[in-house]
Amino acid sequence: MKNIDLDSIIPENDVEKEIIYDLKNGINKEVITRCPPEPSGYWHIAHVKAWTIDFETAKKFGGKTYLRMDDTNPTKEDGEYAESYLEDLRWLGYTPDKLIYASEEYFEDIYKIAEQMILDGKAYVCFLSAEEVSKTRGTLTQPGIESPYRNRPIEENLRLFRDMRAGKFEDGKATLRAKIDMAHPNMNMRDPVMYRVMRATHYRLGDKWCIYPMYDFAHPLEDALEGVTYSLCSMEFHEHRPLYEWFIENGWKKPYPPKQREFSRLTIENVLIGKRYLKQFVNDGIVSGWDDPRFPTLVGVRRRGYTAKALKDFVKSVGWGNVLEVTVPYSALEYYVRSDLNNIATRAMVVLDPLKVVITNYEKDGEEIEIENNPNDPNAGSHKAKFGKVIYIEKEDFALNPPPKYNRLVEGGVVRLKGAYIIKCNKVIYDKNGEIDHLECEYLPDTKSGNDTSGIKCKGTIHFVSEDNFFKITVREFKNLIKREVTNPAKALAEGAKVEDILEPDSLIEKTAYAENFLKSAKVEDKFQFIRKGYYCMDKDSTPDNYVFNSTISLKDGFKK
RNA sequence: UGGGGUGUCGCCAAGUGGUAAGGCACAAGAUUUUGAUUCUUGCAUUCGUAGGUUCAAAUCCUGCCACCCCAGCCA
Repeated sequence: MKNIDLDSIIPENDVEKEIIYDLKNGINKEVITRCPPEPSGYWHIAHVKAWTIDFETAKKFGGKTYLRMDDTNPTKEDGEYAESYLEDLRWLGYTPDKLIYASEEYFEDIYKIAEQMILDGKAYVCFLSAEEVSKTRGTLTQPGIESPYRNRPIEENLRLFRDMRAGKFEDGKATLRAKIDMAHPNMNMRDPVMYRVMRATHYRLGDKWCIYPMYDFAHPLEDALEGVTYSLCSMEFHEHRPLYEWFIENGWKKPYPPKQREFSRLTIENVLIGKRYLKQFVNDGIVSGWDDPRFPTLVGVRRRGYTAKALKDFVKSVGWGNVLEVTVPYSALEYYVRSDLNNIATRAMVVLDPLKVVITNYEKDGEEIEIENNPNDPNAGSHKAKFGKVIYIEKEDFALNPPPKYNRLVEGGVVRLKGAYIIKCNKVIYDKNGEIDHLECEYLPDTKSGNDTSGIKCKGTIHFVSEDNFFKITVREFKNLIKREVTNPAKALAEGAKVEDILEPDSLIEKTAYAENFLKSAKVEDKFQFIRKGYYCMDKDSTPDNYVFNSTISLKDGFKK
């Protein structure tokens, strides 16, 4: 443990207060946390809260964080998922001090502890079926009934447990149960199952074991075995804490036992999380894969252009919490995404919906102009763009019948072209169908950006690309996958809503846009602000002939019509 | 109706006997060659509720109300 001045630490929640107390009073010597994903799906944004709490809490106290794959159920787990966690973690910028596969590292030790507990008369082999166990557990208001196998002699239990391991029982025929109290008001304490017989091929161990420990038994002992001092988990495990402590007390029996402490689970309005549903969306082809940019998975939001910093700042802003689940509006997350991108995204001019403009009084071949890469970052430099006789502006930046306080271009009016000149619109040219074909404008020569001597004031500045300085790109605009009004999609589905009832119909719109040539230097995952429009991120689908950009998030729009 | 938890602004959230921080959202204004950013201002006479103790209560006591979690050989 690094030297940390405990008095200089400002605790931000009750657990940090407790840690300071523990450290000062020798109840614990250091802070070791563990991050225990079960490799049974892809991580999503709400999981970042757990990562962040595990790693940041340890960091704050100069401690360590171990990554432990909690792979005790071979029927649900897969190496693909384990790999993806590792990559997500790297991306987030957290480096575990140890990487452990619980299955490989601890199964043998845990098995031995189980045998010792049998010897101590704390566990017994039970032949009740799952259904019978359920029936005899009692109810919330009534005590359970003790298993007929509960008081079998110790030696026989040991022999039977060894038989379980040796594969002498069929799946589901025998369990090892903790001998606690069938009348306990906490249901978790009514002789919980410690081991079950389960013949399934483990993704790391193959068929080495045919019995697997339950989470409630394995987790506390894994924590203890590797020296974890604070085992931080979400609030639904609060009820399991007495059991966690019971297994530590009866299975571990050594100093500095780990402490389980809980935080609130995070959910975000309008976002569908829940492995089951996400899996279904992938399998049904509703999204292109786990990394679809509309998906709340980490690989998805990463591809969308969200940053690790934004995610971490967001979850930190929500706090530790003390209820089961805290729900925050999506805008709370968006704030941090915009905030980070505003600082790091390179500005570029891209016209998403082009309208041709001819500068009738411009006779030169064109000229260079300069665009700041990031006005909020003096070190970001600038890049060159061009102004010329034919340019394209955004259709919505010209209005025949402008709403009040419209600052952009109107017939007979002026606007500033970002980084170039002020232009005046003289004439609207229509095509055969009566649609606007293009605009005829004049530029005001003494208004060039940086050298404006005209004294002309114009309220609006719009972006543009010139004809000899643009290339076509593909832009993917996203809407939220789930309809706006469905704030709790998982609940809606659980209550019987159909997927199509909650799905936003046009959540992906692909279009062609005109981008300044500067964007040709972009690389996959590079983040840009398309000036006045929003933040975009280059997608991995890009090819040299077709650059693809994902819309990360729009800029805030303060214009009120 | 057993046990465990929680109730402070629309949403998060500090506060633990001395007179309600902060963030998001929202609103108004200023600056701006991005209607962005930035800045400034506003936004709970009141802390689920009813009583009580006290000079003083969101904080202590009592009753009540509401919501959430637990009966997997899931984690």
